[in-house]
Amino acid sequence: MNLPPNSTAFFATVWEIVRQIPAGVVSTYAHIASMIPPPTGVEAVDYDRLGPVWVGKAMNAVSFNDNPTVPWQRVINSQGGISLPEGTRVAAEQRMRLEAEGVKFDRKGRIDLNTYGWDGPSAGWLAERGLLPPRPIKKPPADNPNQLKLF
DNA sequence: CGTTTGACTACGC
DNA sequence: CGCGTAGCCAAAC
Repeated sequence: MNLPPNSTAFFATVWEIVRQIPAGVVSTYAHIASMIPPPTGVEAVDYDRLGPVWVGKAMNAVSFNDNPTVPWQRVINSQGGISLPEGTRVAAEQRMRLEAEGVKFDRKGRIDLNTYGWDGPSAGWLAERGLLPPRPIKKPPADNPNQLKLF
């Protein structure tokens, strides 16, 4: 895939964010990407598509390094599933690591983001680094019958 | 040196 | 709700 301009810096930012994810919760490629401003020269509309792919690239670079300081297993796709090819050794390891942290998978191998989704670092942590508030990882609550209807 | 191949997501059926 | 596809292009083969 296309690599971001200055991919070294981009990857370093991704890793720094991923290191903030606590055990027992998960984030997604798009969620991480939404916290990083589009690199200079990249249109926002293009970044929406490319950012998540670049985050995946950053995760790929981690596993080869076997870097224990980056909890790569806590980054999954927007559907709540593991994006590594099914049946591969590394995909099984990701699921095993997450289950060891208490994350539950449903029958289809998906994680409920409304239960295990990470909300992101504090606003202060992000602001100190010039990063953006994440787009919410959790789906908006379904229409609540008890909710007060204004109309 | 041409082809294939991706740690993705939004969108249309 | 599930499945297929476009967009994108550096690397691996």
